[in-house]
Amino acid sequence: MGRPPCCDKIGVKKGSWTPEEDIILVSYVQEHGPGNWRAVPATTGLRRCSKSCRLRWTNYLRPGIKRGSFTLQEEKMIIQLQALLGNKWAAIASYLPERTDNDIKNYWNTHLKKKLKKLQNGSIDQSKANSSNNNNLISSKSHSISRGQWEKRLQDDITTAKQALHDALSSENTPNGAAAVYASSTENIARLLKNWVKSTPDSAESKCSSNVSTTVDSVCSKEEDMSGAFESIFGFDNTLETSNSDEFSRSASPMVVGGEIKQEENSTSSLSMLENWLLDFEVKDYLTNVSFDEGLV
DNA sequence: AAGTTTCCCAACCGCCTAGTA
DNA sequence: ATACTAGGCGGTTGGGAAACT
Repeated sequence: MGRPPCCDKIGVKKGSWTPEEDIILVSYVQEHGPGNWRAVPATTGLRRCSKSCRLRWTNYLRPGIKRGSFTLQEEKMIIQLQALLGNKWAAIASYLPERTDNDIKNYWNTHLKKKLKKLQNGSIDQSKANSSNNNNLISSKSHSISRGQWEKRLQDDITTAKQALHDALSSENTPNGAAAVYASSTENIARLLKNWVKSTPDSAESKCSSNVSTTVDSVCSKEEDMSGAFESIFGFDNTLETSNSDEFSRSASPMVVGGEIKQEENSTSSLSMLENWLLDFEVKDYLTNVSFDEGLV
């Protein structure tokens, strides 16, 4: 006999999450901590598959998630990490703790792929033009080194990165030391609720279901200062440097690589090394040389 | 203004691995 | 050892928003 089934397929709701479902999920996690997703639908009455709950939490509601456009630095890191690791979005995301693997994957598929292709085509065109104009004069920086030299350099870079990764992941900092910041997810909910309220003039109050706790009901009735309300209700605090909840501390943007979970804070120095390597690396230089067969269509 | 196309991203699907009974 | 599920991951898709004609 194995484990009991995760959830009934019958009656499971699909599609977009409503703000009230989000509130239920957040309040559950606040109380029980993330994990044991199987218990979420049963405990909360949410008509969602446990998998869906986990996904909603990790990709949207989890504290510390940064939304909005990616910075140039983030772009560079993604490009380099993708070149190094391939489409290992979870691994890549572990180096951008404020971004989810889903976000990175989406950004790669919708922006970076095209961008890189353009860059690559641009450099090919450029080098074609240059070679035709200047005979054998090699004007492109990437062509100033021979293929052998480039391969050597790439190998060195990979070795450097592997070392940095190893250093980062084998950091001996105390596993139970300073807890990672458990930033607030209230701003996510608040933002969501604001939009929700905007789009539904017939008051958010009416949408608050009865299976949400009374504290949540009170939130629903107050449109102003949602963020503050959530903070006070759920006890999240952006400025928290430590957390009393071990569950929460453990779940706060963990570095998950190869099945191991490391606190990001513990790896700061080593990560900086990797980041520096990633950011110092000339993206264009790399792109003009690297094969796009892998990871790019 | 209306219709069509393209873009974007949240969520789902299916596979794999680890864990449990 | 076996059967089975939860959790995790990467690929894909549906639908709303934005841009274009």
